[in-house]
Amino acid sequence: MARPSHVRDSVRHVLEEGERHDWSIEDLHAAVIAGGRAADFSSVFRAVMRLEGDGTIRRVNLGDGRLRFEASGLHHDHIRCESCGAVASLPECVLQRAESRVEQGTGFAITGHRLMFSGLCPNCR
Amino acid sequence: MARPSHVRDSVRHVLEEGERHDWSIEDLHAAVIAGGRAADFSSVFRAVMRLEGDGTIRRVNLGDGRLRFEASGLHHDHIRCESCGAVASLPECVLQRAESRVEQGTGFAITGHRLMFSGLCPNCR
DNA sequence: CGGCGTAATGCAAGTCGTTTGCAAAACTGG
DNA sequence: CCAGTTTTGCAAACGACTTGCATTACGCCG
Repeated sequence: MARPSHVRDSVRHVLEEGERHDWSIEDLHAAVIAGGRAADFSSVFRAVMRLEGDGTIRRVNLGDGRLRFEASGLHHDHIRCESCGAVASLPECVLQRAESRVEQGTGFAITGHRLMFSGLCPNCR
Repeated sequence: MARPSHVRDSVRHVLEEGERHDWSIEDLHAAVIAGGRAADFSSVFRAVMRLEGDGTIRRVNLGDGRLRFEASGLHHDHIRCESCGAVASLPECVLQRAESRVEQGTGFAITGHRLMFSGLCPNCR
């Protein structure tokens, strides 16, 4: 019997607003609290785990050893500015072609990928 | 006045042998010890940090939150079997074309990337 | 409306891998 | 052989993530 969970709702809400693709659990926790609702870090953690299980949100790998998430939806990869940390997203198509080539070359059946470019954003370069 | 460092040498040696692309520090520590030489975990840790700074070895992002390394040399990305954990490497060319397209599309100056495919290896599929 | 059973939460403590501080040991060049 | 580094080991600190447990809050059923 699913019961209302304001923590989970808040987290989902935060994730689904805006354009960020690099929410850490701590960020989410802060955002929820900034939104006026009390919540313990562990509750946010559990909410995130659950939403990830649901498929509502997705884990993003920034390569810093830290769990980061974004709302699900269209899949795309990211590029992050080494200087200011800005994260932008890329259209998926970058790897479309590559996957089949990799499958043929390696014999693996590909189920997914994580791609992260690093560079300098227009402002920082 | 660089002085001999058997720990660093052992670590480098382990990394440069064989084909592994996913050495965790713990793995390296174990390998060094298995090779018959005593070494503390922290010494291995420092050796790894230093070799990475040197550019002798490179950090590999497997997406499990864990530091992993491989010997430098030709750059290539990896594909990992979700079932047995086997890691194979890919020829760099997969992204060659993509980078310039991304640069044009985003305005970023690309300096690097981390790409990790996941899938099922020929044995497990 | 008054229990019941289960889900959600907060708090505190635990884990795990990574880092550091510090003093002892090992070299190297002079 | 001495002074001045480097390297090591050991133990403790850390940061981020996880869990255990008791409490609270609902939703449902009678």
